[in-house]
Amino acid sequence: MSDIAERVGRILDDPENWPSDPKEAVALQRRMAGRVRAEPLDASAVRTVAGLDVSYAKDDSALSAAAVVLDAATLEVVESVAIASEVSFPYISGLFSFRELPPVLEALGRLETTPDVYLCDGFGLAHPRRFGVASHLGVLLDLPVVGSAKSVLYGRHSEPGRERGSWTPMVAGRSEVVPDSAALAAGGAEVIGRVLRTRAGVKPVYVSVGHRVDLDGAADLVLRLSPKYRVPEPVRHADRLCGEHRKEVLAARTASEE
DNA sequence: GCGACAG
DNA sequence: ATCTTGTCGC
Repeated sequence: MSDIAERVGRILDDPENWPSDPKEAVALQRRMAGRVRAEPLDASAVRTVAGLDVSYAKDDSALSAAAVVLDAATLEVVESVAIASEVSFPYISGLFSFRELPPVLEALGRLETTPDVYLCDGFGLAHPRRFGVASHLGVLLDLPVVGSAKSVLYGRHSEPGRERGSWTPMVAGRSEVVPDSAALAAGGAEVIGRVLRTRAGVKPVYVSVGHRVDLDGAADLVLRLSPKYRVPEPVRHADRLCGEHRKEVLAARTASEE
């Protein structure tokens, strides 16, 4: 059993980690948010990156989760796992991680290798209580995690330039007012993430610190991992894999029922 | 009260 | 997120 499998097992088995009531979940977020650390990540030490995602059934409670490990230099798939499970928490915006992390951790536990960095399809600090799924996973594992989301949950920002690599900051607060560059320079605003254009002329992605990386490092990594498509490669692979896996599980179940 | 709301 | 066919553009 790999090192990460043991840690994942302890996390999943501790009922303190998995409240069933949204009220308790919010309280847990408030307690754990203080443990998030934004710090430089040694990019030269990053050999492998894991992309994580979950695919849900429309009516059913069935779901599949995937973890795909890529070589950070070549972007080739090193290892991938997919597991089937069931929904254990409702989808509530802001409490997304309580729904998504149990199956994600199950998948991580089946990995032979221990990735150096993890990429979540969602936010880290760019969250109303600064504790999105990427921060939640990072604190539970105490490993580097980056958040890369496809739409905004919280915060305000202006639009980045249309060329690949251009970006604007995401600032805490409700999303009507565009952040003021003078206020940013004066350090008066809390920067919680970055709107990053990974493909020219295509809707940007929203990057934030999960845990044990800083925002520059997180954005550099996401851009490196998105040489061709909008969504970073590890997450693209995980998205495709868990979608296929869920359909295979459904097909197998349907076949055995007749 | 109103609007917003990751996947 | 999921359910879905064709269609516009490089």
